[in-house]
Amino acid sequence: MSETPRAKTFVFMDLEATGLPNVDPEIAEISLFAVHRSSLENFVRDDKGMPVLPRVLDKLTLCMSPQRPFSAKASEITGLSSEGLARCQKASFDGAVVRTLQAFLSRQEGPLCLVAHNGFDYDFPLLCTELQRLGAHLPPDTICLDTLPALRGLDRAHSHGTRAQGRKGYSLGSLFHRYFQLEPSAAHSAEGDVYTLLMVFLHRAGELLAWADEQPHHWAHIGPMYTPPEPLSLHD
DNA sequence: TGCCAGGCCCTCTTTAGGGCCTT
Repeated sequence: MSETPRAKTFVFMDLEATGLPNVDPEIAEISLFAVHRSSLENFVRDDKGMPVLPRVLDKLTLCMSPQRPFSAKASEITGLSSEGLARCQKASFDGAVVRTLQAFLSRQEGPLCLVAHNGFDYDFPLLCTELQRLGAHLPPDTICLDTLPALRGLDRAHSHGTRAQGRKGYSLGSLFHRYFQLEPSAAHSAEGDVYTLLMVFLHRAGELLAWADEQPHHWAHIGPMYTPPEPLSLHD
């Protein structure tokens, strides 16, 4: 019997931020789709084979103004900019964001499993950094699933003994195209990418649920991407 | 001037190199 209870709600997430880890990025947009395990176990497909989005789905998407500038590339691909966010009077990733996030998560049956693509190397450490800066925490029994190594691992196990034909792409867009022969819509909006992630997950739902159950990664073991700079002193 | 992620995976590998993946 596993010591870790199976997650009851899967929270699919994506972050848009000011850049890649080499610039110590800050979050500019976060999107979460919370889906109960029962919906993932019992989803249906339409007549074209596309998974039908679960009818019962909680969504949260928030934009916020980072305190440091966007890299040119990040601004280009996300369509977000410091000026645009400031014009809309968006506050930074602050206590209000944390309380909203915690309230959203508290509505879901736990334990929770956060799901992100390349989450171990990007989304989870970056979210951890922002939460740590504010002294905030997620529920202690939260686990997390990174669909990038999970899908690579599943495919490797599937093709064991046979030579895989060529090197497959495992970007979120590549997976969506491979599974559905379609281009993902609204790439690099946080909500668009979470939708793409959820569709990719549903296509392999049985295997990915088993993966999450059999090798849970605890949120408590996620470390920050970097140490945030000290808050500005009142004395300059 | 030079600094400017990092863990994983594949292969023309293992005494290594290079590309992927996230913005």
